[in-house]
This record gives sequence, C-alpha cells and structure tokens, in this order.
Amino acid sequence: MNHRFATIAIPLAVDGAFHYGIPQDLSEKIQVGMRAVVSFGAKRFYTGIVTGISQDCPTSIKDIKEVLLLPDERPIVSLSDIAFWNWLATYYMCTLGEVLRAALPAALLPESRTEVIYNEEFVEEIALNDLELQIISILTSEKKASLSLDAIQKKLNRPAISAFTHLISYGAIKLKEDISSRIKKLPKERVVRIAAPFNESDSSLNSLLNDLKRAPRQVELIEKIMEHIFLKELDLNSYLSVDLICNQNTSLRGAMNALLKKGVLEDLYRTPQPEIEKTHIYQPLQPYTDNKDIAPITGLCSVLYKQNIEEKEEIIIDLIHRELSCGKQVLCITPEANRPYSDNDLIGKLKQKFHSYLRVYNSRLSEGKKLSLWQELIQTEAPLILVGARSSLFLPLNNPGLIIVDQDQDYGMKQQDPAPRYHTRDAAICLAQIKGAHALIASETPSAETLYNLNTDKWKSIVPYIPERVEMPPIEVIDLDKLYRQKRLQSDNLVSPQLEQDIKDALDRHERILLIQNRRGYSPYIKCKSCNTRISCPHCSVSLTYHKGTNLMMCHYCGYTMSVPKICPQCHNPEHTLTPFDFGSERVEEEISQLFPKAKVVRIDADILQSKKKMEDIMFQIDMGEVDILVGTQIIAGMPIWDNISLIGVMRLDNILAFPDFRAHERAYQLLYQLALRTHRQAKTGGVKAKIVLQTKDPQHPFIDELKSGDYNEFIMGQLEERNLCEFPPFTRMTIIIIKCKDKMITHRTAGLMTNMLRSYMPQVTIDMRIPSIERVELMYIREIVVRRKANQYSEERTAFGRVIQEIKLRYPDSKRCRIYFDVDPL
DNA sequence: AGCACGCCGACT
DNA sequence: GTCGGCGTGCTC
Repeated sequence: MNHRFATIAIPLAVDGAFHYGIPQDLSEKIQVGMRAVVSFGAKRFYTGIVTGISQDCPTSIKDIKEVLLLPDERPIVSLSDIAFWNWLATYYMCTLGEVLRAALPAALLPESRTEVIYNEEFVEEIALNDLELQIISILTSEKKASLSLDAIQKKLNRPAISAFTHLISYGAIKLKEDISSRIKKLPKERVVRIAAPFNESDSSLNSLLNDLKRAPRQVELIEKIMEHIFLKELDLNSYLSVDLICNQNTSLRGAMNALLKKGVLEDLYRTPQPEIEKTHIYQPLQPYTDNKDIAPITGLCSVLYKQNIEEKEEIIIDLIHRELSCGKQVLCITPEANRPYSDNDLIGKLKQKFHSYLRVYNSRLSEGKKLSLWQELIQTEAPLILVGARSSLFLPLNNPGLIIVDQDQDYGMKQQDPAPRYHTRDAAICLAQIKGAHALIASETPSAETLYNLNTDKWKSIVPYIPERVEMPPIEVIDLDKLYRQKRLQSDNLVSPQLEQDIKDALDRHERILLIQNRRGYSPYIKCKSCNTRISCPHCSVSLTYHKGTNLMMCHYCGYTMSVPKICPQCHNPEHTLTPFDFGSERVEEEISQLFPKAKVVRIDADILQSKKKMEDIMFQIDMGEVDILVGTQIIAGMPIWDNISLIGVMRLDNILAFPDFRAHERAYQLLYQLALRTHRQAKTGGVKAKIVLQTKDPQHPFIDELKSGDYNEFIMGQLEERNLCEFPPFTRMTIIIIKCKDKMITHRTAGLMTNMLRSYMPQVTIDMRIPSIERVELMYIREIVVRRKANQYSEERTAFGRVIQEIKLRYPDSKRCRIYFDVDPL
C-alpha cells in the first residue's frame, strides 16, 4: 500500500508542524500549496495549508489522522509564498500558523464553525453507527439544512468529531464551503442609475449637467457614470455598481448621496452580476517611452527619495508603467490604501492612468471581495498593479517585477499586536528576493534606517541623490508656560491669544485652518482637586481618558469604559471635586467652537475614523468647502484635506516630543515636515501661502531650530550620530523580549533571571531589563528585556533565546505562568 | 488558540 | 460531599 503523508500548517499559535495521512482517493489530487481540512484535537477541525508531502511517516506518533478534504482543485499559494511565510516565522520568532492567519483572508480558512450539509446523493454502503445516524437525522430534520460541527456537538451534548469525520469521508455530508460557494453567498451589491426624466435622452442629461454647474463633484460623478455606460455600450438608464463608480473615493460617495436626495439618481440592492463585476475591460496601455533620468533598477533594493511629492509620484507612475509594459505585475504598499483618498493622491492618479489594471486591497474590503481578488490573482500572470495596505504583502502574485513600499517611515509599517510583528519594508525586500523581483522604497521623508543604507551604499538611489533643502513656511513659536504664568491664558484653555488672532485672520480671508492635538478624547485624565487622585483603569496602569461626546471614562489600552463618577471614589468629598485635566482633541474642538461660534469646526481622530459614515460625511463637507477649521490627531496628516489651508497650529509640541521613544523626535520632524511639504506644494500651484504656529512649554528645544532650517537630511544625520553614540539601530540590531503575567513578582523575577542568563550566554551583547512606562495592561504585568547586538550576532542571539526559554522553565517553574514573546526590530 | 484534565476553595 | 474557578499540558 502506497500510503503518503502530508505536512500541514494550521492557523494557530502552535509550534511545530503537524502530519496527516493522505487517503487513497486524495492521493492523486494533493499538491503543496493546497488547502486541507483536518481534524485537530478532540472536537475541532481547521483548514490548513499543505506545506510538504512525503513517502515516509515524518513522525513517531502512532495514531496519525487523515486529511479530511481538499477543498480546492489547485494550490492557492505557491512554493515561493510558503518560503516567504517560513522566513517571516523564523525572523520574527512566531509560529507558521500565526503567519498563516495574517496571510490568508479569513474566508479561506473555515474551521469548526463552518456549516455542513447532508449530501442528498449519498448511498449508504457501510452501515452507520448510532452516533453517525443521529448526526444525519439532525441535519435532515433541521430547517436550516446546514449546521456547524460546534452546533451539532451542542445538540448532541457530546463531542462528535470522529463520527463527523467518518461521515465526511463516506461522502454522507459535505462541508458547505469552497471558494465559489462563498462568493455566491456575497451580500447584495448596491447599484445606482440616473433617474427619469434625466435618463431619457442626451439633451435631458445635458440640461441636468448644466444645472449642476455649481457642484463639480456631482458633475464628475455623472460623468463617471456616463463613461462606464459608454465603455460597456449600455443604455442611459442602466444600473451600475456603486463600488465600481466611486470605489473608495469618499468625496464621490458624498456627491452620490446628494444626487440621491435630489432624485437625480436612484439606487437599489441586487445580487452582484458577475459578467459586469468580474470582466475587467482592459484598455491597451499607452506605449512606454523610456525615461532617461531614471536609472534602470538593478540591485535587490533601491530608494526613491524626493521631497517634491508630485515628482515622486510621477516617477512611481513611470516605473509602474515600465513594469506593466514588460508584462510584469507591480505591488505598491502605501498607507494611503487605508485612508480615504482623492484624485490628487497616488491612488487617484494610478486609477486615472491604469484603471483597468489597478486593484486596491485593504482590510476594509469585504471577505467576498478579498476572495475574488485571490481567485483572480492565482490564475493570472498578466500585468496588474496592486495597491494595498501592509497585508497585501501576502497576495499570491505569480509574476511580480517590482514591489514598492511608500512612506517606509510610517509607524503603521510595522505590525504591532498579533504576531507576526513584521516590518513591511524589510519583509517586502525578502519577498522581492524570493520572487525574483526588485524592491523600491519611496518617501519624501525616508526613515533613518533607509537614509543610513543609502549613505553607506548598501541601497542605491534611482534618481541623482542630492540632499534637498526645502524653504519652510514661516514658523512662529508660542511659549505656553510664560502665558500661563502671566495669566494671559487660563489653565483651562489651550488656544493662545496669538493663535486666536491668527485663526481669526485666516477666517477673515476665508482660508482654512488645521490644528493638531496629539491625543484623542476630551482630557487625558480626571483628577480630584481635594485628594489629588486620578481616576485610573482597573485593568491597566494608566489613567482613564474622559470622552465628553459619549460622557464616558475610557481606557485607551484595554477599552475599559465607565461612567463619570460624580464624587471622588477615594476621598468621597461631597463637593464635586473631580476636574478634567490636560487636553485632548475633543477639548480643543470645544474651545475652538466657543471662540469662533460662526466657524464650521470639524474633528478627525481615531474615534471618528471608526465610523465609516461619519468619515464620509466629513470628507464630503471638506470637499464642498464647508469646513473652516479642522482639529485632529496626527492621523489627519495623510488625508486629502490640503485645499486652501493657510494656518497649521500644533497645540502642544512638547507633548509630541516627550514621547518616551528614541524615534520620537524623528517622528515629530517627519510629521511637521510632511505638513510643510504639502502646504509648499499648494503654494506652488497658486494656492495660499501657509504659516505654522507651534505652541509649546519648551520654546528653547533645539528641535525647533532644526525644523526651521528645513534640512531633513541634516536632521536625520544628527539623529543617526546620536543613535551611533547610544548604540541604537541601525548601528545595532534590537529585539525586545516581552514577558507578561498576572503576578507582578513572577513577571519581575522571570525577567530578571532571563536577563542574567542571556548576559552569561552573550557577554558581548548589551542586554537591559526595563519596566515599561505602562507596566500593566489588561491585568497583566509587563517586563521587557531589550537586546542590542551587532548584525553578525544573529545566530548567536537566536541560539541564546532558545536556550534561555528552555532553561528558565526548568530552573524556575513559576516562569511557566508567564507569556513570553518577541518583538524583532521594534518601532 | 482552544479544550480537557486536575487541583483547590466555597457552597447546598 | 460536589460545583466551578484557574493553572497546566496537548493537539499529528
């Protein structure tokens, strides 16, 4: 008997590979890269990926289970994808299963919750046992016709996985799951059409367009609809998919809502019509003429460092054009893909130039949309341009020529919480190597790491590399401490008289104002005036932020909320002694609204971004020119809000600079510098000239002069010098070991012991234990061990980590209560 | 991750 | 006496 075995990666944080027998009837079909459904543990099954097939049993374990099902006809990932996953798991020290979870859309990995159905064509050849018959009768009597294993087990009140898997192998029941059936379950799509009487003739439409002259967005939308109708040779009154027309362009969605209200458009929901949705009408590419100024990309990784955003985007578009005309696919990862964008942004421009070749991928896409994109990509080597958030790194590209990482200094480039904690820039370079493509890092403010590699010639610049210096807009510094001391500003207020005057002037000139306050909520803490206690989170060692909008106290670390107490819980002073202290974006919004009651003030922060609807409304208002003052946290910086802004106010610069992190200054510089670049661009194209006002309690900070000079390069060189002296990256490589446990003592002792053991194994390496500034989150105490080593001490470090993890459990059994994980190259 | 098993304290 | 909390170990 020719029995073979498959190695299956299971999407769980479990170490090691799992092996399953391959039943005879699947032996012909099975291939590496296919999905496989297997039973795992006593009562669950998972969908995993076949990562290997072997003749001999690769393990000594006796009772090997068999693969239950191969849901696909072909592999859904390639060998190179699996190689990439393995690299990520090894380098970032997590399990392959965790990488799998991050890599595949959830809809491709159904588990015990997945529904099963009775197979009507089933002929009973082998007598079924009682339990098996019970399952069949539950399934056939059920009105819903389909049930999950979990639901069946609940009904039977006992585990039933073995009977269940037998029934699957007999063919009596089928998993209600494969790519196509999932797509059929797609929610209905929303479609719109031009309503009567406007859809009757070209002339009725033209008079409509004439009436809409004052609403350029709405005209644009109608023109977009007409373009589709023309391309597909449809009737004037045909319905078109809303997603197809406006995709994520929020201002168009706003315009659409306006037209719906007026009755110019009408909408309905219907089942997606694949022939329109799926067939992409490929327009021939314009022939590519080589741009002599851009060197051909040669090495593995190159850099595009341009402070003129327009020029940077033009070069990116040119490079993409070059790849497409060579028949290659391009992946472009940019933080823009996660935010609303406009036609002036990179994505908007790509859409105009390559629209039939462009696919946008981000986490906000519905599962059905993600699946159809996977399906398309698996089957094709045709030229395509994929723009996405960091997760698009995992898309199954068959023929990539170029992988672009835009804005590599962005904080979101590194995945933080669930593992794999990978850096998109570094992972993209590895992916390019594995897939035989080139990597390109593009930014107007590249990270210090990237500039370091450029200066040491490790990476090459594709344009002549001349450090630029941008003429900064006028920067005014306001000393808040002095104002508070002189009582020219009340402690309850944050808007200085100077800033107030500037805002007033800008409003008089009908120009827009942007105010940055780096914390969301109303005030970061509420304090009792009589006993001085702050109200803090019961689960974390932070104070609760007061949110006035919801009238709740909220923990920004664990999400805990409580209503605002009337009386101090500590001293029970009957007077209302609890007072909000310090400022968040909500409070700035309130103060501004009170100072300028006639102005339209809008706030954008993570709380607002949560609601897609609110965000769309706001972007629409901004687009229509209705907003006078924008108040936001730093997420506002990358959004398409740049029209007519003439004043940028930073409410508390010292707060941004005081962040306890060796990259804090760099981040602040990048933020403010990018703001300046954007106003610069606007002034060049005939718009208003802008001014920056920095409010701070520390006006002497050297950062301010460095910013005024506008020399990003020199600033980063200074930062690098400091990092060199302090032995920080990129001069060392950093890994943080995070130790968490409910018991404070155990956490602390485990971390201390591990630090000592690591030091004895790696005497040449700098190892420090530290108590994080927030030492307790979600009831878990945290300690961190910071390891800084030389680049060539990689394997030494990994061996030491392995030994310490093993040994600590032996020598100090309490440490088994700790959760230990790693953050490699932390941000 | 999720689940079972086993150990201890709080109750009808 | 048993119920159920959590700590520990296993999953091919």
